[in-house]
Amino acid sequence: MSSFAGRMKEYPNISLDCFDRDNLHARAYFLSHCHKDHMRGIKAPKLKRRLRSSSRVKLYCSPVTKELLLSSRKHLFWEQYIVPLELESPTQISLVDEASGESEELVVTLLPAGHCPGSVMFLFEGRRGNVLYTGDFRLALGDVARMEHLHSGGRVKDIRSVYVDSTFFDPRFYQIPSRETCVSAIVRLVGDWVARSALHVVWLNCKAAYGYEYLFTRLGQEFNTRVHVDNLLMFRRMPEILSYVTRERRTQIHACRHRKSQQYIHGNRLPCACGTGADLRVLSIKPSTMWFGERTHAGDVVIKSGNNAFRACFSFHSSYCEVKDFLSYLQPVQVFPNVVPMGSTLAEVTRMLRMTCRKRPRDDLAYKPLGLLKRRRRCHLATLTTAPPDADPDSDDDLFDGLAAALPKKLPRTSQHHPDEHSAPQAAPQAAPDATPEEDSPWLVARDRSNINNFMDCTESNDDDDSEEDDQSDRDQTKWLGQTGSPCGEPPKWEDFFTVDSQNNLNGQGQARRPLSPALSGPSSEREDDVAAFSLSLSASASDHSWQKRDASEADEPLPSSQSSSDFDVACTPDSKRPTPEQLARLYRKLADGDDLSCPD
DNA sequence: GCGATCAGCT
DNA sequence: CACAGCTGATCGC
Repeated sequence: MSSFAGRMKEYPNISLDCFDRDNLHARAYFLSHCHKDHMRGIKAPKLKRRLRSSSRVKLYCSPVTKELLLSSRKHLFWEQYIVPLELESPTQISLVDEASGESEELVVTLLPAGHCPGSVMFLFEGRRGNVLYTGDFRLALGDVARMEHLHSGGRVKDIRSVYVDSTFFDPRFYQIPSRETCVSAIVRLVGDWVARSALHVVWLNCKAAYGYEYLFTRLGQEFNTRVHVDNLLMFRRMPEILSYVTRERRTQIHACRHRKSQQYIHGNRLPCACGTGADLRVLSIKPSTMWFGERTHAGDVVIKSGNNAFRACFSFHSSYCEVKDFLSYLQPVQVFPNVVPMGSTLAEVTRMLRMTCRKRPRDDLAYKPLGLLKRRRRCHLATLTTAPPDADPDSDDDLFDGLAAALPKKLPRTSQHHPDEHSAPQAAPQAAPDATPEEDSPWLVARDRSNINNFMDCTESNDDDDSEEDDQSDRDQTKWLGQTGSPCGEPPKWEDFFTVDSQNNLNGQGQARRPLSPALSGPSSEREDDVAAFSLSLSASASDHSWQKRDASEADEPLPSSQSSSDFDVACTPDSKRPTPEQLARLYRKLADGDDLSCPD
């Protein structure tokens, strides 16, 4: 259950997945998906009053989430305030303070989250850096490397903060079988049962939430039937789902519910009571999350829990390993948990997450000091004109996106750091000084050795390696070598397909993109199916709001700094030059000494 | 009467 | 066991 309070420290003028208290004053709202724990306060009278008194505040979400939200009459008042955004289509929005007229520009991109229909992650790019809010997500290993909008100029974007779904970020949930593995097992179980006779029916004991539709559609396809559910209204604009569910009770597969479902099943009756003749044979399947700390159990995706009753593994959230993969790939400067896993504490999960963070300044951002030259030039101009309204003279965050956050403000002169080569940035002091060595983690104490081995497999990347690693490729190689033999799968090299990908035009219509590398898609194209199921296109597209999208006519407007490439290929200040290794070494020496960097040599 | 919150349950 | 959410009790406004 999400405990995210709604606001990110980088962009406090917007609120996500939370609509009460301080969030009432947000300049814009974002809803990642339609689960109740992400909709706190969304129909409160206070919020309604706030919306009525505003002419500008909007709610941004995916088209599917819009449909699901408006399928409830209680939420119909939102209709005039919702702006559906297509997936993978960067959109510039203005956050206007209606009292002062002050405005802040932000580019938001929706990325598929694989959690439930319509679920997305939000990537924000603005003056305060690139920030990713994941909402809830289930992404498989390697999925993050396929997300084009998390890359720029052939590299991962410089991500300042990730607000991450940490529901299962706990070594107890080290690995959860893939969605395809779980669904295939359920399909086999159902198939064996319904083939026995027409009176053999299956009851899927699903909780009341969106997220099982993927299972329903798959079963419908496999057995050429429809699944009996309680309500079709929410899917009325989603033919991809609607064609596999029904209100007709005469089907062999049911996902209907009743307050006394359990008693019904024991009496061989279905919750919809169509089996009152007691001649039905009901097989109960309860989707639930299981965990597999030991690989020898990894095949157990279905377990018998009683007479004609099974539990089947089914998770809406990424496993520990998948979250670790996700964060290790992005290497954010900071990461914050949206959820405190059961039995853990905020401090513990935060410390665990920090181990995945960037441990040193990114090499490809090493030339960022040139940003200083640009800034300095602007400051000179400012003495002649006026300072830009958004300039924050006290903040040097945007001078050294990665560095400033990673380094103490003033380093002691006793620093051991004496860079003398081009490799200087790599020797810069380590970030996250309070990150505890993993051996100290309380998680490890209570685990048996086999779990610890798995755990260490997945956490040792990027540590204890001071060798030259000049590019992204090397970084990834290191990470995956650390996972050799782990159930995390084979190491993908995202460059292999990203170059291909960069030649594909993004259609911007929220369609699932095909996997770009056969090596990554897996034998069953799991990813493709998942994304197709979760990013359903709707007839009501965002075309009504196409005015929001950047187009060619805007191309000559300056992009926020975070929108430009993370590479050094950003447009340079006129007359500026790439620094020589010697100049760079001097710069870093001054940085390490805590000297004023605003005076170029 | 309504909303917020919590315990209990599935 | 663990995913989300319903129901009912209680309290405050």
